[in-house]
Amino acid sequence: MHTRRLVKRSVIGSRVYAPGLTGDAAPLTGVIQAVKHDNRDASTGHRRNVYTVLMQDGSLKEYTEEEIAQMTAKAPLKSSLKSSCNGGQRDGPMQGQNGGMQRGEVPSLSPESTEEPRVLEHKRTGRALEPEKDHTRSVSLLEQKRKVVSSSIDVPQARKSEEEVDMDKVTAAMVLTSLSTSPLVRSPPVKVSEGLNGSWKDGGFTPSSYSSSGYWSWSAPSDQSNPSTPSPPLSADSFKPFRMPSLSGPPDDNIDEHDGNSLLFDEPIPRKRKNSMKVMFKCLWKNCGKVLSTAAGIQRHIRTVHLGRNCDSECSDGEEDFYYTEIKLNTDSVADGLSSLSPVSPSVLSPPPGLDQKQPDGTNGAKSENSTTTPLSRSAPSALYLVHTDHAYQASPTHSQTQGFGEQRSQTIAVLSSPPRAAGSFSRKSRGEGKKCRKVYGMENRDMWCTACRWKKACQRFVD
DNA sequence: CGTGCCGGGTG
DNA sequence: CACCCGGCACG
Repeated sequence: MHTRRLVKRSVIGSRVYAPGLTGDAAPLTGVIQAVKHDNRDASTGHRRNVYTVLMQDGSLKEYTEEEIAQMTAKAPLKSSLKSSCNGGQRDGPMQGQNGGMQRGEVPSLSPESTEEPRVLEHKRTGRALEPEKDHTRSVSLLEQKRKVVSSSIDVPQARKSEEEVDMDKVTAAMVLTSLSTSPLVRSPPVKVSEGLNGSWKDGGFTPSSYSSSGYWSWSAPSDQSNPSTPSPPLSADSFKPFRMPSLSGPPDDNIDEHDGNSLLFDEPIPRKRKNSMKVMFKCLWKNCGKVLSTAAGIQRHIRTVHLGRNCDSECSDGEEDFYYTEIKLNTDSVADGLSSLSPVSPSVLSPPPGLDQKQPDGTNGAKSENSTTTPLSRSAPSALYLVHTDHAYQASPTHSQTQGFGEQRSQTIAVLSSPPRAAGSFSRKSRGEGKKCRKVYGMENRDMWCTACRWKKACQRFVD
């Protein structure tokens, strides 16, 4: 109803073309002056309208809705129309515009008689829509290429019988709707009708459809499993977490802005490594669910795709913020966490090995002597002490940040590895000064020595 | 040179 | 591992 009226009204004043059926005769143009309802077919529920067209040459003609539709559609593609619609008619030498038109469309002057050929025509082709399809497509492709938006504005309305239009509209709308509910996508009714008969794709991608095309290119990749269904959120969500790690950047992001690449390659990965938690930004736009790794990216996405603002962040009023949310993906806390921990914790947590080591051996009797103080008083202690201090120093920050390993790990490792070296280079342990088994027991009582001493190892009994 | 011990070798 | 030793550094 509503649409119908809209269409009707908008049709008036529209320019139509009376196809030059005769050869290459230039089409005669006219302007729809009025529309009158013809309820003859009311019984069948078929309401037809008759359009009064003021022809270029000043004459007034009446056309049926279908014809108008034809005429409107044909406009830009005279030739293709001629061949597809009129079959062999193209023989006639083109003549005055009038003539051309008379020949081809004259019958249309009388709706009754006109109907016939056309119907026949349609039947012949199988479906009335058939020929239209071609026209429409070519229209959208050729015409739109030339005059992008303008063509899509007045061409569509009266192209075919209202019923067809409505039907197709509904169909197209449904398709579009099912594919995406993005406001912009469905907003231009023009496009919908324009895109009738399956050519919606073409139409949708051309003129003002920046949004729709944008939308598709965006969402499709984010939802590889079913690019044509409107369930990106789900799939996207379930997908990302698993793909991210290996991906370096969601494919969708590549398609995204150019800087997206760098952003994705630089930012997310390091971040991910630092924290097992990855922050992503999800578009909340209905049926979109696009997920990007950067706030800027998602904002831009929303701005351009959903809000239809084709400008940089400068002209942003912050509205994008309402359409996306920050989500945290706990990508690999377990695996990564463990793997990063294992190398660290042992070394960090067990600087005492040096201390412990002594305990067992000193079990003999010297244990009491060295238990606590000895380690530090020993010749090696200096090194040990340093090492220990080092750890304490390094350890605190390391432990406090239970999450941020990655780089820290290596750092820590480096730190940890240096002490031993230092200790080693430091000294070959400036020889223990205290008494040793050998000294104490003498060579003759070697059996009384601590095992270490016997083995020519660092004495464990009289540890300094 | 006597000692303390590391680095290595062997069973 | 347990044991032994060559060999070096230190005092």
